[in-house]
Amino acid sequence: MACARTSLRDVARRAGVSPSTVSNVLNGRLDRMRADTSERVLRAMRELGYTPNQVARQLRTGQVSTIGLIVPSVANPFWGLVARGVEQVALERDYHVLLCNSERDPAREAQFAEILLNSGMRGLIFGSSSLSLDHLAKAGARGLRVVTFDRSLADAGPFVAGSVEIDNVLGARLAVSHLLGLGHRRIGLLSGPIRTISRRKRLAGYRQALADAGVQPSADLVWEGPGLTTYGDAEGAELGRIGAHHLLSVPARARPTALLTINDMYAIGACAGARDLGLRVPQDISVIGFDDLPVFAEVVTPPLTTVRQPVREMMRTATAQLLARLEGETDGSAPEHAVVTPKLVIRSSTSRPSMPNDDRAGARGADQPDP
Amino acid sequence: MACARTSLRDVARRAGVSPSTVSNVLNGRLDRMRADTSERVLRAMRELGYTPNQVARQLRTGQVSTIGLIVPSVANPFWGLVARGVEQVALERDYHVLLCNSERDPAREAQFAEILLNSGMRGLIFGSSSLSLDHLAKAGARGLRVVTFDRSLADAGPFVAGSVEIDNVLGARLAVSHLLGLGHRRIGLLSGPIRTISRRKRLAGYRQALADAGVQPSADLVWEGPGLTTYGDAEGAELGRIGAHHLLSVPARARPTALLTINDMYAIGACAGARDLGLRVPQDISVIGFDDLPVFAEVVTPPLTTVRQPVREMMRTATAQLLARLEGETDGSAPEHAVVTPKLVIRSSTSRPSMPNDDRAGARGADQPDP
DNA sequence: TTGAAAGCGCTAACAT
DNA sequence: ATGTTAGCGCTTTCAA
Repeated sequence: MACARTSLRDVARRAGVSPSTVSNVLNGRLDRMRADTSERVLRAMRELGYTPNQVARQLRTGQVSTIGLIVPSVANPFWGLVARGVEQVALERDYHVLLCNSERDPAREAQFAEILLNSGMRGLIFGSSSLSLDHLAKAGARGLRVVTFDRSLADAGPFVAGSVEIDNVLGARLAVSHLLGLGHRRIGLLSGPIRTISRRKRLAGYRQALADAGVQPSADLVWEGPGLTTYGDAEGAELGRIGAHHLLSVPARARPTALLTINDMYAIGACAGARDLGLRVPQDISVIGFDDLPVFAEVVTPPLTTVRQPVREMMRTATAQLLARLEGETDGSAPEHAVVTPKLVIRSSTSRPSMPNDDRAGARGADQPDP
Repeated sequence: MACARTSLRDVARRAGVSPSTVSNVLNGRLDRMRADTSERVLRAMRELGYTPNQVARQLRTGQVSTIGLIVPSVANPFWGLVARGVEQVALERDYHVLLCNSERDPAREAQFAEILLNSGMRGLIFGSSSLSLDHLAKAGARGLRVVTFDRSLADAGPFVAGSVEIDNVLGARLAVSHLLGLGHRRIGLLSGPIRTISRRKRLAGYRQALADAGVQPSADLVWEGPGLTTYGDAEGAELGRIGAHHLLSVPARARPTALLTINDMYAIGACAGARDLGLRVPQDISVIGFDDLPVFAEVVTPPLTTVRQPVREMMRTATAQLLARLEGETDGSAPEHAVVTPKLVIRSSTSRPSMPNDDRAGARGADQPDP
């Protein structure tokens, strides 16, 4: 139970030098002393099992080597992956990551930002793509630097140090084009609350692709789930299931033959929902996800056709941007904005519709009988 | 870009009082002053937008209200859930959580422990159930308190403040008994490296259940996957798939009719592996998981029969134990050891074997033709 | 090449 | 009821 930490002074005493010399050793300024001096100090440190007190160092220097990461929901493996990506880069550069799970609550996000600041941290990676960044502005004014995710720099405050975004519009277009190419015409969109920038963009991409193909959009084919309860995004799959029930429990003639879901969790849920109704994926209904959750998307039944987000690379970039700013490497320069291009990964949850459902698609074959 | 933090002295000056008075206000010792004094101080704080510097406070008090959480792999949603459980309780009590992703590397775990200590933290929740705790002993000797997971108190050092464990032996027995009850006799076990206490216990439970039923164990039916590569536990599903290939690519007579997997990720992978071989779950092969990952286990095809771990409750308990110890509420008392009872959740990935495969099971019906 | 001294922002005896 | 003072462990001028 002993807690008597050995301090820098103890080391100094033992090595017969002054505290400042020990400090110099600690900070690698070995050129300022004779070799045998630093050796003596090093030995004293070893003998005493000395490790510097970071808190004291932080107080003195005002620098903390921890960054914050706010994610909307740790329960969604996507954000677990994000956390890992961030942590990896951070660790390489001797930073640590304080994980903040906001459950998409702006009040909590603002509070986290204050806490980070008060704990000496200077940087934050903000995983939510909440419509506005206003709730972080106060912390921003106090010096917090933030790198955003899935958000353009257009509305960025001066505190935004960078941004990483996937082209969500393109991603959705890719997905819908694929479905159109297979012959689908009644294509649904299944989502939770469309209250984030990324979701809005995916919706926009969905609409654009439809419009470009001259397909009449129908509000009945878009299902926007309700806000979250206590379980956050893990409910994605549950909402997907519920949404599928809504969208698919209609007469076959009006039923969509394909569904684009807002992410893979929803896609998995949607597949379950379709099965609940006796519909087979992809024979009776095609489902396409978004994210390409490693392993899951591949291993689920059927393996998911989905739009890949290269999470690792994205978070690598985001973290690098933040650390660069914190260490002044990019001082004064405009914030970077990295846009990555999504890629469609075709697996087995999509196929041609069993019955062409559009006047213009009469020529296509019907592989499967209508159930 | 301004960063001139207002300090306690500024507030004191503005309120026309001494720093100690401000400190007293900050720490709720309002009884030590007249009401109007505290009011003046409070107003000054508000006007200045003052927020206390936690780093300074930490240096002075030696108390940091952050705890560490070491998990083997953030990429497995199970650990995301754990993180959330811990964070929830921590937040309620004004603590924060520093997430440390060890990828099961003991060196990294030891390093994390040192870092926590050097950053003033005093407590750690240790999610790995690595065979030994030795690598944490040094940090323990320096005052770090740790609450362990899936580990009895038997080998616990004096630094262990508590422990939460699910009865893993029972969990595996429950699973195997269920399979035996359905008429299975060739029951396989599918796992990654059995190098953790929890996995060893599940293996033991599997063996016990078999032995109790008088079923001859066979080493050929236990598949222990290789160590991890870069992707950590997310590979669970991949390993599960590979393992299923190994265990099931044998003549039908020797093939297991049921598989217990070490966790749900493996189960999902095993289902995929079975399908790769043209085997249907559960008609041709029953699969049973462990964890009952919320949503996933339910939404996957087929919905997983699995052993439930009540993660939320377990982490709630673990966190409470740790905070109690850190705040001296339980000083001197023996560490608590909470053992929770697993529960079998029967869904659709298990059924009676299509062909009884044991002399003693001749009476059972064969629902399905042999493929 | 090394040391002395001041101080980061806060807290807690100990005065008054 | 309030103020004075002396640090927590470190870094950093500045001086020797």
